Amino acid sequence: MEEELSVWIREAFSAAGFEPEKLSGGLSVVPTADDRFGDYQCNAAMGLARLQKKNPREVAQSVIGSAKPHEAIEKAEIAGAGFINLHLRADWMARRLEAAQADPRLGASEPGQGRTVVIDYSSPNVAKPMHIGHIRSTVIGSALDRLHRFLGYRVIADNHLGDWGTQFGILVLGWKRELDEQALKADPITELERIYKATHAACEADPAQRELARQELVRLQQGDAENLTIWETMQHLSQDQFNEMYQRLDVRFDVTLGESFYNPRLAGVVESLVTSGVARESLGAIGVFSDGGVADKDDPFRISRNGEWIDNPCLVRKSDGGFNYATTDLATLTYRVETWSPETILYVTDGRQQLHFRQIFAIFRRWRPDVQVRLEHIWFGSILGADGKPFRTRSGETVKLRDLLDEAEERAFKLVTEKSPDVEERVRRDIARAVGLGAVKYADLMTHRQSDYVFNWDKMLSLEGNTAPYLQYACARIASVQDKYGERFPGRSPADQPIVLGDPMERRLAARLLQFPDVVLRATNQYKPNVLTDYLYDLAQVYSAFYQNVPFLKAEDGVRESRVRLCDVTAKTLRVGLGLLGIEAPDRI
RNA sequence: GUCCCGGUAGCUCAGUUGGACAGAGCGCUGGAUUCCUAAUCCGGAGGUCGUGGGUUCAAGUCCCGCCCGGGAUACCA
Repeated sequence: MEEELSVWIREAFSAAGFEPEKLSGGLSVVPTADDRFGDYQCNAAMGLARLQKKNPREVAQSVIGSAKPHEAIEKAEIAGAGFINLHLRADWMARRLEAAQADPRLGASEPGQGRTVVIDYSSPNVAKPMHIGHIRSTVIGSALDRLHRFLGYRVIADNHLGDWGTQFGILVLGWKRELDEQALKADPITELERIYKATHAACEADPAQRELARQELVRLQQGDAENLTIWETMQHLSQDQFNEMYQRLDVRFDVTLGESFYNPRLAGVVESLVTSGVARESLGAIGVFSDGGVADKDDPFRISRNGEWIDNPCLVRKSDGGFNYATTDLATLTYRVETWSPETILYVTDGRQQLHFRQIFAIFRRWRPDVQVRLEHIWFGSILGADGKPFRTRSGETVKLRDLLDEAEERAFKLVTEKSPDVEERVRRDIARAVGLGAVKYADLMTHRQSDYVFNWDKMLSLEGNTAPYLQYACARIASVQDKYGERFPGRSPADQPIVLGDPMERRLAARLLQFPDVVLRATNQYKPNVLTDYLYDLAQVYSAFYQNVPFLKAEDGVRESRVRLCDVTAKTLRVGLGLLGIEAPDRI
């Protein structure tokens, strides 16, 4: 819609003798800030008038005068300092909505066709419980995954597990020494966590213990059969846990290539970096230093200490010969480029890794200048408790993901039971699952990605305000309308009647509905799920006002069908939109 | 010290290439329910957009200084 109108008005500018391409940032049409300004507006006449030293309103006037008629536009008018306001024709909007109703994609195009994007998200650690720290990466990554897929992209969702590294020396040592088979059977991850903590503490206290752990690690890395078997067992036990969490969250990956997968490639990466002159030896380690290409303050390999700019290298091999995460990330990046030839790779991690990824991306550019790939660090803020500090349990522990999801469902179940005590328990459980998990996901997606946000059960589960339950409630009400229509008018189908936008409430709802494809595009291109949540919330509010103030089942023939169709398009839009965020909308709530 | 984020209504937060009197929710306050789920809707009050300059026809948005908070800052990831 926006693009269609933008193309149209660009032609009008050209026809009027202006050069819209001269405008920095291009020329486009955006939805109006206020309904009384029409449906879409173009602000370019003012910018262009300034460039060409002309009167903005006159520019706007001549653009309107030169514009070809457009089937969607009822009128274009000049307002204020030189805004061009576009009013859409109600009957055109109605036809568009009818088409959207019949289209599972609601009129959205597929600009991602033929394009590949790799998305790296979730990435939990083996042998540890998934915790609240994993939720943002998982939920945001999954939403970006769904958005891209919806727009036709070929998506490679890659779960880059933390399945290798020094912690496995400790784990193997602990496994051999104090594994409780019974406990492992009952709750494997808790037992793995226990032996890790106990052994880690022993190593901290005693250098001899530390040496034992180191030896176990070396044996593992050398392919010792026993240690490898233990390691593999831990992988499987962990994967069971991950699968359980992902199933509950309805998250899927195309590949799960953990750090261990890249282990055989690390030495080659370092060697290549050194021979190509990108990396060099320093203090026994090997690292990448600044190439002086940019100013110190913009250089990820430079840092100021006490007023003096010094090197801040990215190490790719430690002085003890071991590799670190930068090495793994470079090997991973290379593998992804070679395997899938993606146009873009997205890394969905927390904001603390910004410097790390700036370095990794800079190294890759220097190392592989021939490779064309867009690299984006999609970082996010922290989840805080009411005290403004990282969210923890009352006893100060990290909140485990399983406990969090359990509590979400339990709280939702209480709410559902309170509101609908007559519904049978099995159904209430199903509703509670959708509402509880939806609330948690939505709370995570609704805030701007990069903001920290305060975790608040009551707020996210509230039926008031910008929450998943509010949107789910709107869907459930529509489902109820549709049921009632079927009961009272058996044998009739609303789709046999045209949509008519007579009432201002109807028109307002229709205008919002038609924005859906543009919103999905914007949310995807900006990697900002909250663009979509804001839209869905606004849509639900507009619908609720419509629902409250306009009768449909009691309306006269024809009008009734048209309104039920509007309800239907709204429900589809909300459901598809929520679906893109990984949130279910039950028929009753 | 330096870099990155943030500072918008009492609280929690949106604010799309700079655009029309700065928006929403909660809270506060006044209304609406013989009717499609009131888990809702309609109205009202409430803001020097941290601060001081600058650029512009137009600045919450761009530039510079300063204040406050969080994060990052070679052998963890």
